[in-house]
Amino acid sequence: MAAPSSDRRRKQPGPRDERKSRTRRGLLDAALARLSGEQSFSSLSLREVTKDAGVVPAAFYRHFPTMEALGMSLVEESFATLRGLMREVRSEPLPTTHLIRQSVDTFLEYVLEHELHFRFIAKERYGGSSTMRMAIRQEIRLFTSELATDLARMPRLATVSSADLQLISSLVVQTIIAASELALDARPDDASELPRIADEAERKLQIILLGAAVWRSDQSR
Amino acid sequence: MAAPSSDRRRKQPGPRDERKSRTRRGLLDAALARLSGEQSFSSLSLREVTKDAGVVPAAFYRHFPTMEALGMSLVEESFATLRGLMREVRSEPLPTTHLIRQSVDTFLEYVLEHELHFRFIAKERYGGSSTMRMAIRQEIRLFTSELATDLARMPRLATVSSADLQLISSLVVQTIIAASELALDARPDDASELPRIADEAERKLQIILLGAAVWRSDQSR
DNA sequence: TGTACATCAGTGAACGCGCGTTCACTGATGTAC
DNA sequence: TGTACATCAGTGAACGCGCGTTCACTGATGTAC
Repeated sequence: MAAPSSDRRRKQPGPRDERKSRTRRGLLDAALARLSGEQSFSSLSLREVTKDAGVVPAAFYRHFPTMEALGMSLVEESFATLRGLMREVRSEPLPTTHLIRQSVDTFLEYVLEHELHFRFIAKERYGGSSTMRMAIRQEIRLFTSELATDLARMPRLATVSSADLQLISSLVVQTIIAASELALDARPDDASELPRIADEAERKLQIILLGAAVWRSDQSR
Repeated sequence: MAAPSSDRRRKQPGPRDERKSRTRRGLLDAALARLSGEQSFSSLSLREVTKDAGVVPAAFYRHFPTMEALGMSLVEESFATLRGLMREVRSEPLPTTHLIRQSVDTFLEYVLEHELHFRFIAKERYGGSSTMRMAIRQEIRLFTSELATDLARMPRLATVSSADLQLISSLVVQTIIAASELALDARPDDASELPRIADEAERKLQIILLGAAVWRSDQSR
């Protein structure tokens, strides 16, 4: 007698909802595909998106009130998926050897796997509307804070104050973001480019963590 | 008898050339002003630019073949002015005390002074056409190389290989660029924000240079 | 289960608008003699 | 110096086009009884 047809709470999605969310997905994907080229979000038109998604322009409004709202959805799902990765990585036992190398490789691999989302984020981080920029910055701040928590567990950094851990995390995040952006722009025909980018990022992180280990919070003034 | 009126080489500019370059300047400035808001270059229209510059749309073509060409001129002049600063800074005697603090302050001051140009660069660094992105990246590479040359003169970094100096410069440049971008987005009503940004950048650079001093080229493998 | 009605994702036509580009032009400035 | 011609930055009108948004609609799906 569970869930009769008159139940207020939703049963399975049903064909109508399914079609709706398929169209919604189509709009998001069409936008992502367009943005992987030379276009920026602010020059992307509603009509282009609906055309590529195979619906009439007016249908757009059944899913988003404005293009800006679609953009915010893209920001959201870009980082939702990234937070998923972070959770995954944390659940594994911490391998202390080659930790940096592994982290860099995992991250870059992930970025290339979600290439379209990250191309979008790279463009909109500074190029987007202020709403979008703020949303992206907030997500990166969150990511940085979580990294700081992880760094606090490293024995080498035990004596560093939490304010300075934030600083160090911010340096680390900034470095892997820069590496990601280089990776996305790497020419796909040159197979040596990606390892070189990963290698440089690894060395930069080593320098940062080396400096961080020497750094003492009270020396700042 | 120097420079008769029939001389092939140009004498003074003359009213025609003067007017022309004033209009050209007007077009560039109109574009910069538009781009300091929410718009990105790719969504900026030729008609908006000519309207703000006070000329008819068709007049645009007397100065630039396309909007892309105008964009490239903006990239060029943004960095020409920055190279000027670098040359200036180098001509002064190197003050060893508070060198980092001074460099950060000088740079941020400069960025805020040329706010419109740097807002433009921040947006187009990742958001622009590939031609524009490549041009900007090339300029930053140049800037990084010049910094590496300067760093080589620091006694603390005497034992570091030139490849690693490039790496360290890249970290430093990346850090001040990130700080500049934060500075440009700082809310002008909060006077405490700028010093905080400068302070954080200074500390980050200290960590990097600390790590760099400890770092030995041969330890990488 | 069968029927009558409600919902609502997607349609198709229409609107007024700003767009980039073209063209023949105007009239001030520059040049040749 | 004065005159006749050339140059060319900027004009103004016109073009066809894609834009965002509105609207009444259709017809498949969902719900009540």
